[in-house]
Amino acid sequence: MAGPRGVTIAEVAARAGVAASTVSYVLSGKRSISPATARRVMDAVAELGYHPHAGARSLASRRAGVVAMMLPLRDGMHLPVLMQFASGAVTEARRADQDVLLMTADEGPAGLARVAASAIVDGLILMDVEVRDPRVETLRRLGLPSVLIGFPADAEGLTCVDLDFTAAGRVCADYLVERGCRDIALLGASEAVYARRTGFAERVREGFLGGPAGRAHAEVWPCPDDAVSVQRTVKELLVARPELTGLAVHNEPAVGHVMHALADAGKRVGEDFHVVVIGPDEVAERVHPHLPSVLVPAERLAEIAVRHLMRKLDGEDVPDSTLVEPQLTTR
Amino acid sequence: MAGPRGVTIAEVAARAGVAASTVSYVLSGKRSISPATARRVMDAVAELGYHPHAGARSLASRRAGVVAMMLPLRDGMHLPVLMQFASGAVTEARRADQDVLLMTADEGPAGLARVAASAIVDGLILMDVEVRDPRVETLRRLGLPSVLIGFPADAEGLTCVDLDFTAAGRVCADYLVERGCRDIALLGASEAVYARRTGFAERVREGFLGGPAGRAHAEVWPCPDDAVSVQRTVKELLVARPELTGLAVHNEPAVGHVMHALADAGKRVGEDFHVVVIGPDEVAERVHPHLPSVLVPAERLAEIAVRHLMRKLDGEDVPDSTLVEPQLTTR
DNA sequence: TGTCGTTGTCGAAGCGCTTCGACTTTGCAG
DNA sequence: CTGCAAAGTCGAAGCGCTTCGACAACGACA
Repeated sequence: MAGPRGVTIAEVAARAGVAASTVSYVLSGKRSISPATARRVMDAVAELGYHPHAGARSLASRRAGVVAMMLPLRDGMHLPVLMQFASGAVTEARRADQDVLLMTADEGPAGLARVAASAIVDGLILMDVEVRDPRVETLRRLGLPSVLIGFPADAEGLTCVDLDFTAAGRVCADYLVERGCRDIALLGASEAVYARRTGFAERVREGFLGGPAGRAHAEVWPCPDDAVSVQRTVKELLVARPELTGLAVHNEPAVGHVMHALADAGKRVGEDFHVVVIGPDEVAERVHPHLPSVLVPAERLAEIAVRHLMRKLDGEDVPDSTLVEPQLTTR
Repeated sequence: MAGPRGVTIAEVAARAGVAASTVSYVLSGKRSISPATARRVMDAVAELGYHPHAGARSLASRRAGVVAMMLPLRDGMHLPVLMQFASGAVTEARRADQDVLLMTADEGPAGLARVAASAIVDGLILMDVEVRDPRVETLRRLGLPSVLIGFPADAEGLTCVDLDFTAAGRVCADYLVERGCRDIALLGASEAVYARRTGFAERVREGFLGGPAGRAHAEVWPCPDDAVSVQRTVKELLVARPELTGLAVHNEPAVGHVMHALADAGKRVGEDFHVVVIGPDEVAERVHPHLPSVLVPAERLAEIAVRHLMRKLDGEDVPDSTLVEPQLTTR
C-alpha cells in the first residue's frame, strides 16, 4: 500500500482539500479546527494509511517521540527482572505514543552524550544506577530530561525511582517476628553486589535490623552465592546462633542451596523454622516448600519511571524521589 | 557544552573554514577530500562535540540509522534468553553505528506498519517467529528489510535464522547412545509451547528419533511443566520402559522436578542413568549433579541476525536460511 | 599553448514536517 | 448597519542534513 516513498502530509492535505498545515493542526490539536474539516482530514489519513515521517517531525518540532532506556549488562544482574522492566517500559511508553530506544550501559557517559547531541531521543531512563555512577555527572550536564532507577550518592536535582529497600528489610523482619521467631538473620547479597551498590544493600540491612526493635535478636550475614559457600555459611550461622528460627534471604542464586543446607541441618521450613526471600517470584516458587517473598516490582517501577519521564517532557513537575512500598507475598 | 540547540553542521563548517557540504562529505566519505581539509574538519568536529541531528539526517538521506527489534512477551518465553538476545543485538548494532528500537510483539502487524510508514527504522528483527505468524504477511507487504529468528511455515523470500533444532535433538540422542544407553527418551516441551510453534518442537523430535538410527530405542514423551505432572510423567515413563537409561529433557522448568523424580525412583544420574538438557546453562547447573546441555545460543543468533540485516540494508545478498549448529556442553 | 580529465570544493535545492503570522469568515454587541 | 473579536484556515519560512551539478585549479597530454 504505502509506496516506497511513503504517504506525505501533502497528499493527505490534497485528498482532504485543505492545506498541509491544517492537517498538521488536526493531528496535533494545537489549533481549533472545525469538526467538518477534522473529519475529512481524519478520513484521508485513514484511507491513505498516513503516518508522519519521524525524522521530519523531529526536525521541525524538536521532539523525537522516542526515549532511551539504558540497561545494565553486567553479570550478576538478574536477567528476567531486567526483561520485565524493559517490556514494562515499552508498553507504558507506547501508551504515550512514544518509542523506546535500547542502549546498554557499556556505552557509558559517551553514549548519553551521543543520543543527546543527535537529538535522537527526548529523554532517558537509566536502570540500575549505582551509588557512584559516572553517568550521573554527564546526565546533569546534558540537561536531558531523565529518570533513574536507583539512587546515586548525590541525587540532587535528579528524578529517582526505586523499591523502598529499607521497608523491604523491615517487612521481612516483621514477618519472621510475627511467626514467633525471637532470633533471626538476614543472609545478604554476594560480595560483588554489595561492593557495587552499597546503598541498596545497606538499606535492606538497616530495615532488617531496625524492624524487630527489641522483639527479636537480628543479625546480618553476607554470603557468596555458590553452593559450597552457601552450605558453609548456613552451617556456621546455625552453629553461631543455635536458637535461630527465622531467616531472610536476599540473594537469589543462593535460595535453593539455603533450603538444602537447612534440610541437612534438620530444620523443617514452614514448621519450626521460617524463611522469607527478597527476590523474584520464580525463585521463591522453585523450592519446596514455596517461600513467602518480597519482589522487586520491575514492571511497576518501569511504569512509574516512564510516566514521570513523560511528565517531565511536558514540563510538569515530578517528585525527586519515589519509593515503592514492598509487598510481601505469602504462600 | 552542547547548547540547548546543539551543534550544527554549519558551525562545524564555519570553524573548519569550509562549506557544510564538505563537512558532510568528510563524515560520510562519499566524495574524496584532501587530507588537509579532512583533518581540519575532524578537529572541528571533535572540538565542538558535533553529532549530526538524527532527524535531519534521516529526512535528507532516507536512512534512520535505527533498526527495530520486536520481542515476544508471552508467558512461557524464557526471559533470560530474551534478554541475552536483546543485549547481543544492541551490541552488534552499535558496532555498525546503528541504534535499536525496542518493540513488543503485542503491537502486532499494525506496529510493523507504523514503524515502516513513519520511516523511524530502516529494518526489522522479529524474534520468536511462530509457524503461523500474522506478522509475516505484513512484513512481506511492507518490503522493509528484515530478519526473522525462527522459521514461519512459508519462509519464501524471507531471511530466517535459528538454532538447528533437528541437530540439537540428534546431538542429545547421540550423547546418550555414546554413554551406552540402549533405551532413551525425550521429555518434551509443555503443551503450550508445542501448540504454538510446532516447527521448533517437531524438529527436535525428528532429530532425537533419527539420531540413534538403530543403535537404541527412542521415544518422545510430551510433558507439562508443573511439579506434579512431571513426577507423574516420569513415573509412567519408567514403568512403561523399565530398561530406560537415558533421558533428554527439552523443558526448562521441568528439569529440577525430573531430577527429583529420578532420585525418588532410585536412579543415580551420571552413573547408571544419563540425562541431557536442551536449555540454558543455568538450568543445567542449578541441579545436582550438573547436567550436560545444549543451549539456545541467544547472543550468537542475535549477532548473526543483526549482521544479516546490516548487509541487507547495504543491498547485499544474504542466505535465506541460516541454521546455527548446536553445541553440547558436558559438565 | 590549448584541451581535457581529475580532484577537491562549493552553493543550492530539497527531504516532510511544524509553526508563525496573516487573512477570511462569522457572530454578536453597540 | 457598523465595528471588532473569535474561530478557522492558509502560505511561507524554516528545522539540519545530504546530494547533485557546477566550477576552480591543476597536471598531463598532444
